[in-house]
Amino acid sequence: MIVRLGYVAMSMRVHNASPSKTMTATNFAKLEDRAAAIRKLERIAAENLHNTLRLLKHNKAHDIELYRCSSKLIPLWSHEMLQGWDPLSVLKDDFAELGAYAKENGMRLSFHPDHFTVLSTPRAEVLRNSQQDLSNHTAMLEAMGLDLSGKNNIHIGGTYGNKATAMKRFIEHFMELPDPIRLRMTLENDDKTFTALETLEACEKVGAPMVLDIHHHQVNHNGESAAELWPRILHTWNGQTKQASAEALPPKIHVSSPKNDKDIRSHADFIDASTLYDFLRSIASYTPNLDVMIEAKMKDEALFQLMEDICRLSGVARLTQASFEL
DNA sequence: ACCTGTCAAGTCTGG
DNA sequence: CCAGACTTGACAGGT
Repeated sequence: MIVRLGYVAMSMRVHNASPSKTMTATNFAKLEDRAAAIRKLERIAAENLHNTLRLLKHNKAHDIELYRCSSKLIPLWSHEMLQGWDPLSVLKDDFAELGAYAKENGMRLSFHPDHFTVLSTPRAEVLRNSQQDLSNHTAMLEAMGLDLSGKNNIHIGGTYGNKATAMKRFIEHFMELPDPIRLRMTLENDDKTFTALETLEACEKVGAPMVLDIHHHQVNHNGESAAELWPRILHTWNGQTKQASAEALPPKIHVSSPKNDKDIRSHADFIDASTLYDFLRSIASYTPNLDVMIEAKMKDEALFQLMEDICRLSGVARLTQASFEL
């Protein structure tokens, strides 16, 4: 099995390279000249994109081919105050440059719209905002020129006291999404509400690949092991591959480690390599490729540390600075 | 230069 | 029914 490691949004090594600079809504509202305020938002967005490109170059230098873009690239986009604003018309060259660089270097990019995007919601307005947010994220992937392997990952959402009806709503809302949005979706198990098994069942119903988060699974399951679910999870990626693109899309998992014994849901600075290694070994024989997204506070620093730890612990064949074979 | 409270957005819990 | 917690990086305003 070939394993590639990646990280989320920002680097601990590349300084002053935030891809998530922003402006608060109150601050935007305070500015008298609306046109100038919008130009300022566009400048911030362009800076975020420029920093994302710097990060991709850093990634290339370290053989990192997996990266999740910040969901805050364009500040206040879809805020009601900014109705009618079309930031992509101004930023399309910047997005195209990013996408071209990623493609040239075999990089896999994704987004993870944050927890305000909830398709299981019973509230019409929340649903509308969620659809808008997914539409915006899809537009950014398209502006980068990425094929359908460029994904938006979300959770199932809240349960509202009744998991069954919440799931039913989720599935209805999901299937109503326009194809260009729906075909870019992946679904991830949650640490509090929908378990890996429940998320997997949703994925099978709607035909979306499942991103397994092994930390979330650890703190939210009903006795089933991640390893026993894996064959079915793997299958959700095979189905999608047939549907979406001729090129095989490796399955992706998320890893993080509990901060401490008292606070097991929070993310630690680094990754516990042996827990991950045990899981990888259990699925390696029938999983040719795997992408592992590291969700640790120390970001890329945790990636480098994990690579060291895994090599020392197991003697896997190190392929590059951010990939190995076992 | 550094510290603290606040921030567009949602949902859950506890009072 | 409402306030506060949850969680995150970064702004904004203070010292």
